Amino acid sequence: MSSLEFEPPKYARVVLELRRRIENGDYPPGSLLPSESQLVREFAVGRTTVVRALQMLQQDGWITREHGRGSFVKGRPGPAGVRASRRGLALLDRPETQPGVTVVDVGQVDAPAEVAALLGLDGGSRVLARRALTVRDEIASDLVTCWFPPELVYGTDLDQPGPLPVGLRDHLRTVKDLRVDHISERLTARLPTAGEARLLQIKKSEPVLVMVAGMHDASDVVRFVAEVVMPGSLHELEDVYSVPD
Amino acid sequence: MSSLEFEPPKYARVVLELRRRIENGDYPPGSLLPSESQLVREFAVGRTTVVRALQMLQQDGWITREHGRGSFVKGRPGPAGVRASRRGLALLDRPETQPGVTVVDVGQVDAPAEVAALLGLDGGSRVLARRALTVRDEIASDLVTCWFPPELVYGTDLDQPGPLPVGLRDHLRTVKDLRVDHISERLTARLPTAGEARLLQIKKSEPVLVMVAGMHDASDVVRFVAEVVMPGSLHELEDVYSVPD
DNA sequence: CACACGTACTCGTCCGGACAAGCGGACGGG
DNA sequence: CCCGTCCGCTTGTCCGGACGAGTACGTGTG
Repeated sequence: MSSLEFEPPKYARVVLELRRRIENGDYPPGSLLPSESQLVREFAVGRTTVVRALQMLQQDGWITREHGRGSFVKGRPGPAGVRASRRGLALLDRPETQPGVTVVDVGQVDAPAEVAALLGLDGGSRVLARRALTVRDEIASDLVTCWFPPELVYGTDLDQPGPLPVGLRDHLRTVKDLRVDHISERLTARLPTAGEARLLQIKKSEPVLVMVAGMHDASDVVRFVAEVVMPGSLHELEDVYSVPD
Repeated sequence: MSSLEFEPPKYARVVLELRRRIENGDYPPGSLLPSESQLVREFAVGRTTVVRALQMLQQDGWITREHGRGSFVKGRPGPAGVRASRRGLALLDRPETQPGVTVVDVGQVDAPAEVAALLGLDGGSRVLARRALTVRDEIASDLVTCWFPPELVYGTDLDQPGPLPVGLRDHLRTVKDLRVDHISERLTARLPTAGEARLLQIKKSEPVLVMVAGMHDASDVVRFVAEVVMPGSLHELEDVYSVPD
Protein backbone atom coordinates (compact mmCIF):
# COMPACT_ATOMS: atom_id res chain seq x y z
CA MET A 1 0.00 0.00 0.00
CA SER A 2 1.23 3.44 0.83
CA SER A 3 1.74 5.73 -2.14
CA LEU A 4 -0.29 8.44 -0.48
CA GLU A 5 0.75 10.75 -3.28
CA PHE A 6 -2.00 12.28 -5.33
CA GLU A 7 -1.47 11.21 -8.89
CA PRO A 8 -2.56 13.88 -11.37
CA PRO A 9 -4.15 12.62 -14.59
CA LYS A 10 -1.90 12.28 -17.60
CA TYR A 11 -3.74 14.82 -19.73
CA ALA A 12 -3.05 17.38 -16.99
CA ARG A 13 0.64 16.60 -17.17
CA VAL A 14 0.58 17.27 -20.91
CA VAL A 15 -1.40 20.51 -20.49
CA LEU A 16 0.91 21.81 -17.78
CA GLU A 17 4.06 20.96 -19.70
CA LEU A 18 2.88 22.52 -22.95
CA ARG A 19 1.68 25.60 -21.12
CA ARG A 20 5.03 25.86 -19.42
CA ARG A 21 6.84 25.72 -22.75
CA ILE A 22 4.63 28.44 -24.19
CA GLU A 23 5.13 30.72 -21.21
CA ASN A 24 8.80 29.87 -21.29
CA GLY A 25 9.20 30.94 -24.89
CA ASP A 26 10.14 27.50 -26.15
CA TYR A 27 7.01 27.64 -28.29
CA PRO A 28 6.73 31.33 -29.27
CA PRO A 29 3.39 32.78 -30.43
CA GLY A 30 2.63 31.88 -34.02
CA SER A 31 4.82 28.82 -34.01
CA LEU A 32 3.67 25.35 -34.88
CA LEU A 33 3.25 22.90 -32.04
CA PRO A 34 4.55 19.35 -32.43
CA SER A 35 1.97 17.19 -34.16
CA GLU A 36 -0.30 14.93 -32.18
CA SER A 37 1.63 11.83 -33.10
CA GLN A 38 4.89 13.46 -32.06
CA LEU A 39 3.38 14.37 -28.71
CA VAL A 40 2.07 10.83 -28.36
CA ARG A 41 5.60 9.55 -28.72
CA GLU A 42 7.19 12.19 -26.53
CA PHE A 43 4.80 11.86 -23.60
CA ALA A 44 4.23 8.14 -24.14
CA VAL A 45 0.44 8.42 -23.92
CA GLY A 46 -2.43 7.56 -26.23
CA ARG A 47 -3.67 9.96 -28.84
CA THR A 48 -6.94 10.34 -26.92
CA THR A 49 -4.94 11.90 -24.11
CA VAL A 50 -2.97 14.24 -26.34
CA VAL A 51 -6.09 15.38 -28.17
CA ARG A 52 -7.85 16.01 -24.89
CA ALA A 53 -4.98 18.14 -23.65
CA LEU A 54 -4.82 20.11 -26.89
CA GLN A 55 -8.56 20.72 -26.82
CA MET A 56 -8.29 22.07 -23.30
CA LEU A 57 -5.50 24.40 -24.33
CA GLN A 58 -7.61 25.54 -27.25
CA GLN A 59 -10.63 26.08 -25.03
CA ASP A 60 -8.58 28.27 -22.74
CA GLY A 61 -7.19 30.27 -25.62
CA TRP A 62 -3.58 29.14 -25.54
CA ILE A 63 -3.56 27.62 -29.02
CA THR A 64 -5.63 27.35 -32.17
CA ARG A 65 -5.99 24.11 -34.04
CA GLU A 66 -6.39 23.99 -37.79
CA HIS A 67 -7.67 20.95 -39.54
CA GLY A 68 -5.02 19.48 -41.78
CA ARG A 69 -2.35 21.98 -40.77
CA GLY A 70 -1.51 21.65 -37.12
CA SER A 71 -1.77 23.42 -33.77
CA PHE A 72 -0.50 26.97 -33.52
CA VAL A 73 0.51 28.92 -30.44
CA LYS A 74 -1.57 32.01 -29.67
CA GLY A 75 0.27 32.94 -26.49
CA ARG A 76 -0.76 33.40 -22.90
CA PRO A 77 -4.52 33.92 -22.92
CA GLY A 78 -5.57 37.47 -22.22
CA PRO A 79 -7.32 38.65 -19.10
CA ALA A 80 -10.61 37.42 -20.52
CA GLY A 81 -12.64 35.52 -18.03
CA VAL A 82 -10.40 36.49 -15.15
CA ARG A 83 -12.62 38.35 -12.78
CA ALA A 84 -10.72 40.02 -10.02
CA SER A 85 -13.68 41.08 -7.98
CA ARG A 86 -15.97 38.28 -6.94
CA ARG A 87 -15.08 38.75 -3.33
CA GLY A 88 -18.10 36.66 -2.46
CA LEU A 89 -16.69 33.61 -4.16
CA ALA A 90 -13.30 34.00 -2.55
CA LEU A 91 -15.08 34.25 0.78
CA LEU A 92 -16.72 30.88 0.34
CA ASP A 93 -13.47 29.01 0.07
CA ARG A 94 -11.39 30.86 2.59
CA PRO A 95 -10.84 29.00 5.86
CA GLU A 96 -10.89 31.18 8.94
CA THR A 97 -7.66 29.63 10.09
CA GLN A 98 -5.85 31.56 7.39
CA PRO A 99 -3.18 33.88 8.80
CA GLY A 100 -4.43 37.37 9.49
CA VAL A 101 -8.03 36.29 10.00
CA THR A 102 -9.62 36.67 13.43
CA VAL A 103 -13.13 35.66 14.39
CA VAL A 104 -14.30 38.66 16.37
CA ASP A 105 -17.90 37.81 17.13
CA VAL A 106 -20.38 34.95 16.84
CA GLY A 107 -23.92 35.15 18.14
CA GLN A 108 -27.64 35.62 17.61
CA VAL A 109 -28.75 39.08 16.51
CA ASP A 110 -31.80 40.73 15.02
CA ALA A 111 -31.46 40.54 11.27
CA PRO A 112 -30.70 43.92 9.70
CA ALA A 113 -33.42 45.04 7.31
CA GLU A 114 -31.42 44.43 4.16
CA VAL A 115 -30.34 40.98 5.29
CA ALA A 116 -33.87 40.02 6.31
CA ALA A 117 -35.17 41.14 2.94
CA LEU A 118 -32.62 39.05 1.07
CA LEU A 119 -33.36 35.99 3.19
CA GLY A 120 -37.10 36.49 2.89
CA LEU A 121 -37.55 36.85 6.66
CA ASP A 122 -39.56 39.30 8.72
CA GLY A 123 -37.62 42.29 9.94
CA GLY A 124 -36.19 41.62 13.35
CA SER A 125 -36.00 37.84 12.96
CA ARG A 126 -33.20 36.29 14.92
CA VAL A 127 -30.26 35.11 12.84
CA LEU A 128 -26.76 33.97 13.57
CA ALA A 129 -24.12 36.56 12.80
CA ARG A 130 -20.54 35.49 12.36
CA ARG A 131 -17.97 38.22 12.00
CA ALA A 132 -14.29 37.95 11.07
CA LEU A 133 -11.63 40.61 10.68
CA THR A 134 -8.77 40.33 8.21
CA VAL A 135 -5.50 42.06 8.93
CA ARG A 136 -2.84 42.34 6.25
CA ASP A 137 0.54 43.90 6.87
CA GLU A 138 -0.58 45.20 10.27
CA ILE A 139 -3.47 47.03 8.62
CA ALA A 140 -7.10 46.01 8.99
CA SER A 141 -8.14 45.35 5.42
CA ASP A 142 -11.68 44.06 5.67
CA LEU A 143 -14.46 43.00 8.00
CA VAL A 144 -16.65 40.11 6.91
CA THR A 145 -20.02 39.37 8.46
CA CYS A 146 -22.10 36.34 7.50
CA TRP A 147 -25.76 35.96 8.51
CA PHE A 148 -27.29 32.51 8.68
CA PRO A 149 -30.95 31.68 9.34
CA PRO A 150 -31.43 29.25 12.27
CA GLU A 151 -32.43 26.22 10.21
CA LEU A 152 -29.17 26.45 8.31
CA VAL A 153 -27.07 26.60 11.47
CA TYR A 154 -28.55 23.46 13.00
CA GLY A 155 -26.05 20.63 12.83
CA THR A 156 -23.14 22.79 11.75
CA ASP A 157 -20.20 24.40 13.49
CA LEU A 158 -21.23 27.85 12.36
CA ASP A 159 -22.28 28.88 15.87
CA GLN A 160 -18.98 27.81 17.39
CA PRO A 161 -16.84 30.77 18.37
CA GLY A 162 -13.59 29.19 17.15
CA PRO A 163 -12.31 29.67 13.61
CA LEU A 164 -13.64 27.26 10.99
CA PRO A 165 -10.76 25.17 9.62
CA VAL A 166 -12.43 24.71 6.23
CA GLY A 167 -14.13 27.11 3.88
CA LEU A 168 -17.84 27.82 4.20
CA ARG A 169 -18.57 26.10 0.95
CA ASP A 170 -16.91 22.84 1.99
CA HIS A 171 -18.47 22.92 5.43
CA LEU A 172 -22.01 23.52 4.21
CA ARG A 173 -21.68 21.00 1.42
CA THR A 174 -20.40 18.18 3.60
CA VAL A 175 -22.52 18.86 6.68
CA LYS A 176 -25.78 20.14 5.18
CA ASP A 177 -25.46 19.03 1.54
CA LEU A 178 -25.99 22.67 0.61
CA ARG A 179 -24.50 23.77 -2.68
CA VAL A 180 -24.09 27.42 -3.49
CA ASP A 181 -25.14 27.77 -7.10
CA HIS A 182 -24.69 31.46 -7.73
CA ILE A 183 -23.96 34.68 -5.93
CA SER A 184 -25.50 38.12 -6.28
CA GLU A 185 -23.36 41.01 -5.13
CA ARG A 186 -24.33 44.58 -4.48
CA LEU A 187 -21.84 47.30 -3.88
CA THR A 188 -22.33 50.55 -2.01
CA ALA A 189 -20.29 53.28 -0.33
CA ARG A 190 -21.22 54.69 3.05
CA LEU A 191 -19.75 55.94 6.29
CA PRO A 192 -18.76 53.24 8.77
CA THR A 193 -20.76 52.47 11.89
CA ALA A 194 -19.06 53.08 15.18
CA GLY A 195 -18.25 49.40 15.58
CA GLU A 196 -16.87 49.11 12.06
CA ALA A 197 -14.68 52.17 12.49
CA ARG A 198 -13.28 50.77 15.72
CA LEU A 199 -12.52 47.32 14.31
CA LEU A 200 -11.07 48.63 11.08
CA GLN A 201 -9.20 51.38 12.94
CA ILE A 202 -10.39 54.17 10.71
CA LYS A 203 -12.00 57.52 11.35
CA LYS A 204 -15.77 57.72 11.37
CA SER A 205 -15.64 60.21 8.52
CA GLU A 206 -13.68 57.89 6.24
CA PRO A 207 -15.98 56.18 3.75
CA VAL A 208 -16.08 52.41 3.44
CA LEU A 209 -16.85 50.17 0.49
CA VAL A 210 -19.55 47.68 1.37
CA MET A 211 -20.34 44.57 -0.59
CA VAL A 212 -23.41 42.54 0.27
CA ALA A 213 -23.56 39.08 -1.27
CA GLY A 214 -26.59 36.82 -1.40
CA MET A 215 -25.66 33.14 -1.59
CA HIS A 216 -28.25 31.37 -3.74
CA ASP A 217 -28.95 27.69 -4.15
CA ALA A 218 -29.98 26.18 -7.48
CA SER A 219 -33.59 27.27 -6.85
CA ASP A 220 -32.46 30.89 -6.66
CA VAL A 221 -33.32 31.03 -2.95
CA VAL A 222 -30.91 33.04 -0.81
CA ARG A 223 -29.63 30.67 1.87
CA PHE A 224 -27.32 33.07 3.66
CA VAL A 225 -25.85 36.50 3.30
CA ALA A 226 -22.33 37.84 3.55
CA GLU A 227 -21.21 41.44 3.91
CA VAL A 228 -17.70 42.72 3.36
CA VAL A 229 -16.76 46.13 4.71
CA MET A 230 -13.52 47.63 3.41
CA PRO A 231 -11.87 50.98 3.98
CA GLY A 232 -12.56 52.93 0.81
CA SER A 233 -9.11 54.41 0.62
CA LEU A 234 -7.52 51.04 0.00
CA HIS A 235 -8.85 50.67 -3.51
CA GLU A 236 -9.37 46.96 -3.18
CA LEU A 237 -11.73 46.05 -5.95
CA GLU A 238 -10.18 45.57 -9.32
CA ASP A 239 -11.52 43.98 -12.44
CA VAL A 240 -10.04 43.35 -15.85
CA TYR A 241 -12.02 42.10 -18.79
CA SER A 242 -11.60 41.97 -22.54
CA VAL A 243 -13.85 43.93 -24.84
CA PRO A 244 -15.95 41.88 -27.25
CA ASP A 245 -15.71 42.47 -31.01
CA MET B 1 -22.65 12.17 -55.29
CA SER B 2 -25.15 14.62 -53.99
CA SER B 3 -25.74 14.60 -50.25
CA LEU B 4 -24.76 18.22 -50.03
CA GLU B 5 -26.10 18.21 -46.50
CA PHE B 6 -23.70 19.19 -43.79
CA GLU B 7 -23.56 16.35 -41.33
CA PRO B 8 -23.13 17.63 -37.78
CA PRO B 9 -20.97 15.50 -35.48
CA LYS B 10 -22.75 13.06 -33.24
CA TYR B 11 -21.61 14.64 -29.99
CA ALA B 12 -23.27 17.86 -31.14
CA ARG B 13 -26.52 16.01 -31.68
CA VAL B 14 -26.36 14.71 -28.12
CA VAL B 15 -25.50 18.13 -26.70
CA LEU B 16 -28.32 19.84 -28.57
CA GLU B 17 -30.88 17.23 -27.61
CA LEU B 18 -29.97 17.21 -23.92
CA ARG B 19 -29.94 20.99 -23.84
CA ARG B 20 -33.34 21.03 -25.47
CA ARG B 21 -34.72 18.69 -22.81
CA ILE B 22 -33.33 20.84 -20.02
CA GLU B 23 -34.78 24.03 -21.47
CA ASN B 24 -37.97 22.17 -22.14
CA GLY B 25 -38.38 21.11 -18.54
CA ASP B 26 -38.11 17.40 -19.27
CA TYR B 27 -35.00 17.41 -17.09
CA PRO B 28 -35.78 19.98 -14.40
CA PRO B 29 -32.98 21.63 -12.37
CA GLY B 30 -31.64 19.36 -9.68
CA SER B 31 -32.80 16.20 -11.39
CA LEU B 32 -30.56 13.32 -12.28
CA LEU B 33 -29.64 12.89 -15.91
CA PRO B 34 -29.74 9.42 -17.46
CA SER B 35 -26.48 7.62 -16.81
CA GLU B 36 -23.80 7.48 -19.45
CA SER B 37 -24.60 3.89 -20.36
CA GLN B 38 -28.29 4.74 -20.73
CA LEU B 39 -27.43 7.60 -23.04
CA VAL B 40 -25.12 5.32 -25.00
CA ARG B 41 -28.05 3.01 -25.62
CA GLU B 42 -30.55 5.77 -26.34
CA PHE B 43 -28.43 7.67 -28.83
CA ALA B 44 -26.70 4.57 -30.17
CA VAL B 45 -23.23 6.07 -29.88
CA GLY B 46 -20.04 5.11 -28.07
CA ARG B 47 -19.39 6.15 -24.51
CA THR B 48 -16.58 8.43 -25.71
CA THR B 49 -19.18 10.47 -27.55
CA VAL B 50 -21.58 10.65 -24.63
CA VAL B 51 -18.82 11.62 -22.22
CA ARG B 52 -17.62 14.30 -24.59
CA ALA B 53 -21.12 15.76 -24.85
CA LEU B 54 -21.58 15.70 -21.08
CA GLN B 55 -18.23 17.38 -20.53
CA MET B 56 -19.22 20.14 -22.92
CA LEU B 57 -22.50 20.65 -21.10
CA GLN B 58 -20.61 20.77 -17.82
CA GLN B 59 -18.12 23.25 -19.21
CA ASP B 60 -20.94 25.53 -20.26
CA GLY B 61 -22.62 25.26 -16.88
CA TRP B 62 -25.69 23.27 -17.82
CA ILE B 63 -24.95 20.29 -15.60
CA THR B 64 -22.61 19.14 -12.86
CA ARG B 65 -21.10 15.70 -12.84
CA GLU B 66 -20.36 13.88 -9.60
CA HIS B 67 -18.07 10.92 -9.44
CA GLY B 68 -20.00 7.80 -8.47
CA ARG B 69 -23.36 9.58 -8.33
CA GLY B 70 -24.35 10.83 -11.74
CA SER B 71 -24.90 13.99 -13.73
CA PHE B 72 -27.23 16.60 -12.29
CA VAL B 73 -29.05 19.38 -14.08
CA LYS B 74 -28.12 22.90 -13.01
CA GLY B 75 -30.46 24.62 -15.45
CA ARG B 76 -29.94 27.12 -18.21
CA PRO B 77 -26.55 28.62 -17.55
CA GLY B 78 -27.11 31.77 -15.58
CA PRO B 79 -25.82 35.24 -16.25
CA ALA B 80 -22.29 33.86 -15.97
CA GLY B 81 -19.93 36.02 -17.89
CA VAL B 82 -22.51 38.77 -18.16
CA ARG B 83 -21.53 41.22 -15.56
CA ALA B 84 -23.74 43.99 -14.38
CA SER B 85 -20.77 46.06 -13.44
CA ARG B 86 -18.45 46.69 -16.34
CA ARG B 87 -19.53 50.26 -16.31
CA GLY B 88 -16.46 51.00 -18.35
CA LEU B 89 -17.71 48.91 -21.25
CA ALA B 90 -21.17 50.45 -21.14
CA LEU B 91 -19.51 53.84 -21.20
CA LEU B 92 -17.70 53.10 -24.43
CA ASP B 93 -20.90 52.52 -26.37
CA ARG B 94 -23.12 55.19 -24.87
CA PRO B 95 -23.70 58.21 -27.09
CA GLU B 96 -23.82 61.50 -25.24
CA THR B 97 -27.04 62.37 -27.00
CA GLN B 98 -28.82 59.82 -24.84
CA PRO B 99 -31.64 61.36 -22.77
CA GLY B 100 -30.52 62.48 -19.33
CA VAL B 101 -26.91 62.97 -20.37
CA THR B 102 -25.43 66.47 -20.29
CA VAL B 103 -21.90 67.42 -21.29
CA VAL B 104 -20.90 69.73 -18.49
CA ASP B 105 -17.29 70.50 -19.29
CA VAL B 106 -14.70 69.99 -22.02
CA GLY B 107 -11.21 71.39 -21.85
CA GLN B 108 -7.50 71.06 -21.18
CA VAL B 109 -6.51 70.37 -17.59
CA ASP B 110 -3.48 69.16 -15.67
CA ALA B 111 -3.71 65.38 -15.47
CA PRO B 112 -4.54 64.16 -11.97
CA ALA B 113 -1.82 61.98 -10.51
CA GLU B 114 -3.68 58.74 -10.86
CA VAL B 115 -4.66 59.44 -14.45
CA ALA B 116 -1.13 60.47 -15.38
CA ALA B 117 0.21 57.28 -13.86
CA LEU B 118 -2.19 55.12 -15.85
CA LEU B 119 -1.39 56.93 -19.09
CA GLY B 120 2.34 56.81 -18.42
CA LEU B 121 2.66 60.60 -18.43
CA ASP B 122 4.50 62.98 -16.12
CA GLY B 123 2.43 64.47 -13.35
CA GLY B 124 0.90 67.74 -14.44
CA SER B 125 0.89 66.93 -18.17
CA ARG B 126 -1.91 68.63 -20.03
CA VAL B 127 -4.72 66.33 -21.09
CA LEU B 128 -8.21 66.83 -22.43
CA ALA B 129 -10.92 66.26 -19.86
CA ARG B 130 -14.45 65.60 -20.99
CA ARG B 131 -17.11 65.46 -18.32
CA ALA B 132 -20.74 64.39 -18.60
CA LEU B 133 -23.48 64.19 -16.01
CA THR B 134 -26.27 61.63 -16.11
CA VAL B 135 -29.62 62.44 -14.57
CA ARG B 136 -32.21 59.73 -14.08
CA ASP B 137 -35.66 60.41 -12.69
CA GLU B 138 -34.69 63.95 -11.73
CA ILE B 139 -31.82 62.60 -9.65
CA ALA B 140 -28.17 62.96 -10.58
CA SER B 141 -26.99 59.38 -10.84
CA ASP B 142 -23.42 59.60 -12.04
CA LEU B 143 -20.69 61.87 -13.27
CA VAL B 144 -18.35 60.57 -15.94
CA THR B 145 -15.00 62.12 -16.74
CA CYS B 146 -12.77 60.92 -19.57
CA TRP B 147 -9.15 61.97 -19.94
CA PHE B 148 -7.46 61.83 -23.34
CA PRO B 149 -3.79 62.52 -24.10
CA PRO B 150 -3.30 65.19 -26.80
CA GLU B 151 -2.12 62.86 -29.58
CA LEU B 152 -5.34 60.90 -29.26
CA VAL B 153 -7.53 63.98 -29.52
CA TYR B 154 -5.96 65.22 -32.75
CA GLY B 155 -8.36 64.69 -35.64
CA THR B 156 -11.32 63.73 -33.48
CA ASP B 157 -14.36 65.56 -32.15
CA LEU B 158 -13.43 64.82 -28.56
CA ASP B 159 -12.53 68.46 -27.89
CA GLN B 160 -15.83 69.76 -29.22
CA PRO B 161 -18.12 70.99 -26.46
CA GLY B 162 -21.27 69.50 -27.99
CA PRO B 163 -22.47 66.00 -27.18
CA LEU B 164 -20.96 63.19 -29.26
CA PRO B 165 -23.71 61.52 -31.30
CA VAL B 166 -21.92 58.15 -31.35
CA GLY B 167 -20.26 56.10 -28.64
CA LEU B 168 -16.59 56.63 -27.85
CA ARG B 169 -15.71 53.21 -29.19
CA ASP B 170 -17.27 53.85 -32.59
CA HIS B 171 -15.80 57.33 -32.85
CA LEU B 172 -12.26 56.29 -31.98
CA ARG B 173 -12.41 53.24 -34.20
CA THR B 174 -13.64 55.06 -37.30
CA VAL B 175 -11.61 58.25 -36.88
CA LYS B 176 -8.39 56.97 -35.33
CA ASP B 177 -8.57 53.22 -36.05
CA LEU B 178 -8.14 52.70 -32.32
CA ARG B 179 -9.58 49.50 -30.92
CA VAL B 180 -10.09 49.08 -27.20
CA ASP B 181 -8.95 45.56 -26.44
CA HIS B 182 -9.54 45.33 -22.72
CA ILE B 183 -10.45 47.43 -19.74
CA SER B 184 -9.07 47.50 -16.23
CA GLU B 185 -11.35 48.89 -13.55
CA ARG B 186 -10.51 49.98 -10.05
CA LEU B 187 -13.13 50.78 -7.48
CA THR B 188 -12.80 53.00 -4.44
CA ALA B 189 -14.98 54.90 -1.97
CA ARG B 190 -14.21 58.45 -0.91
CA LEU B 191 -15.81 61.76 -0.07
CA PRO B 192 -16.77 63.90 -3.03
CA THR B 193 -14.84 66.96 -4.08
CA ALA B 194 -16.68 70.27 -3.89
CA GLY B 195 -17.37 70.22 -7.60
CA GLU B 196 -18.63 66.65 -7.57
CA ALA B 197 -20.93 67.34 -4.65
CA ARG B 198 -22.38 70.35 -6.43
CA LEU B 199 -22.98 68.56 -9.73
CA LEU B 200 -24.37 65.43 -8.11
CA GLN B 201 -26.39 67.50 -5.65
CA ILE B 202 -25.23 65.63 -2.58
CA LYS B 203 -23.76 66.69 0.71
CA LYS B 204 -20.02 66.86 1.02
CA SER B 205 -20.15 64.30 3.80
CA GLU B 206 -21.95 61.72 1.69
CA PRO B 207 -19.51 59.12 0.32
CA VAL B 208 -19.27 58.42 -3.37
CA LEU B 209 -18.33 55.28 -5.26
CA VAL B 210 -15.57 55.95 -7.75
CA MET B 211 -14.62 53.70 -10.60
CA VAL B 212 -11.49 54.43 -12.61
CA ALA B 213 -11.18 52.53 -15.87
CA GLY B 214 -8.05 52.25 -18.01
CA MET B 215 -8.82 51.63 -21.67
CA HIS B 216 -6.11 49.38 -23.10
CA ASP B 217 -5.25 48.58 -26.68
CA ALA B 218 -4.04 45.14 -27.76
CA SER B 219 -0.51 46.00 -26.63
CA ASP B 220 -1.79 46.56 -23.10
CA VAL B 221 -1.05 50.29 -23.34
CA VAL B 222 -3.59 52.59 -21.67
CA ARG B 223 -4.86 54.94 -24.36
CA PHE B 224 -7.30 56.91 -22.26
CA VAL B 225 -8.91 56.87 -18.85
CA ALA B 226 -12.49 57.15 -17.66
CA GLU B 227 -13.76 57.86 -14.18
CA VAL B 228 -17.30 57.34 -12.95
CA VAL B 229 -18.41 59.02 -9.73
CA MET B 230 -21.66 57.79 -8.18
CA PRO B 231 -23.44 58.66 -4.97
CA GLY B 232 -22.74 55.74 -2.66
CA SER B 233 -26.23 55.60 -1.31
CA LEU B 234 -27.69 54.60 -4.64
CA HIS B 235 -26.30 51.09 -4.60
CA GLU B 236 -25.62 51.04 -8.28
CA LEU B 237 -23.14 48.30 -8.80
CA GLU B 238 -24.59 44.84 -8.94
CA ASP B 239 -23.12 41.61 -10.09
CA VAL B 240 -24.44 38.09 -10.41
CA TYR B 241 -22.30 35.12 -11.30
CA SER B 242 -22.56 31.37 -11.02
CA VAL B 243 -20.29 29.42 -8.75
CA PRO B 244 -17.98 26.96 -10.50
CA ASP B 245 -17.89 23.37 -9.28
C1' DC C 1 -29.28 -1.60 17.28
C1' DA C 2 -24.73 -0.15 15.27
C1' DC C 3 -21.37 -1.23 12.17
C1' DA C 4 -18.43 -3.65 8.67
C1' DC C 5 -18.69 -5.64 4.30
C1' DG C 6 -19.98 -6.82 -0.31
C1' DT C 7 -22.09 -5.51 -4.56
C1' DA C 8 -24.05 -3.02 -8.22
C1' DC C 9 -23.98 1.14 -10.28
C1' DT C 10 -21.93 5.55 -11.30
C1' DC C 11 -18.29 8.68 -13.35
C1' DG C 12 -12.89 9.52 -14.47
C1' DT C 13 -9.35 8.23 -17.10
C1' DC C 14 -6.88 5.89 -20.72
C1' DC C 15 -5.79 2.90 -24.56
C1' DG C 16 -5.20 1.42 -29.49
C1' DG C 17 -7.34 1.49 -33.44
C1' DA C 18 -10.18 3.21 -37.24
C1' DC C 19 -11.98 6.22 -40.90
C1' DA C 20 -12.99 10.89 -42.75
C1' DA C 21 -11.48 15.30 -44.20
C1' DG C 22 -8.35 19.26 -44.91
C1' DC C 23 -3.72 20.85 -46.28
C1' DG C 24 0.52 21.12 -49.00
C1' DG C 25 4.06 19.71 -51.85
C1' DA C 26 5.67 16.51 -55.57
C1' DC C 27 4.70 14.92 -59.87
C1' DG C 28 3.22 14.58 -64.48
C1' DG C 29 0.19 15.77 -68.58
C1' DG C 30 -1.52 19.37 -71.24
C1' DC D 1 3.98 27.54 -68.10
C1' DC D 2 -0.59 26.11 -65.86
C1' DC D 3 -3.33 22.80 -63.79
C1' DG D 4 -5.10 18.49 -62.02
C1' DT D 5 -3.86 14.25 -59.45
C1' DC D 6 -1.74 11.79 -56.01
C1' DC D 7 0.35 11.03 -51.62
C1' DG D 8 1.90 11.89 -47.03
C1' DC D 9 1.02 14.66 -43.43
C1' DT D 10 -2.19 16.85 -40.27
C1' DT D 11 -6.47 17.22 -37.28
C1' DG D 12 -11.68 15.71 -36.37
C1' DT D 13 -14.52 12.27 -34.98
C1' DC D 14 -15.76 7.84 -33.18
C1' DC D 15 -15.60 3.15 -31.40
C1' DG D 16 -15.34 -0.68 -27.90
C1' DG D 17 -13.02 -1.97 -24.22
C1' DA D 18 -10.55 -1.59 -19.91
C1' DC D 19 -9.44 -0.36 -15.12
C1' DG D 20 -9.88 2.64 -11.11
C1' DA D 21 -12.44 5.03 -7.72
C1' DG D 22 -16.53 7.05 -5.53
C1' DT D 23 -21.46 6.31 -4.05
C1' DA D 24 -25.61 3.99 -2.48
C1' DC D 25 -27.74 0.26 -0.53
C1' DG D 26 -28.70 -4.13 1.19
C1' DT D 27 -26.99 -7.83 4.20
C1' DG D 28 -24.96 -10.10 7.72
C1' DT D 29 -22.36 -9.98 12.01
C1' DG D 30 -21.38 -8.51 16.53
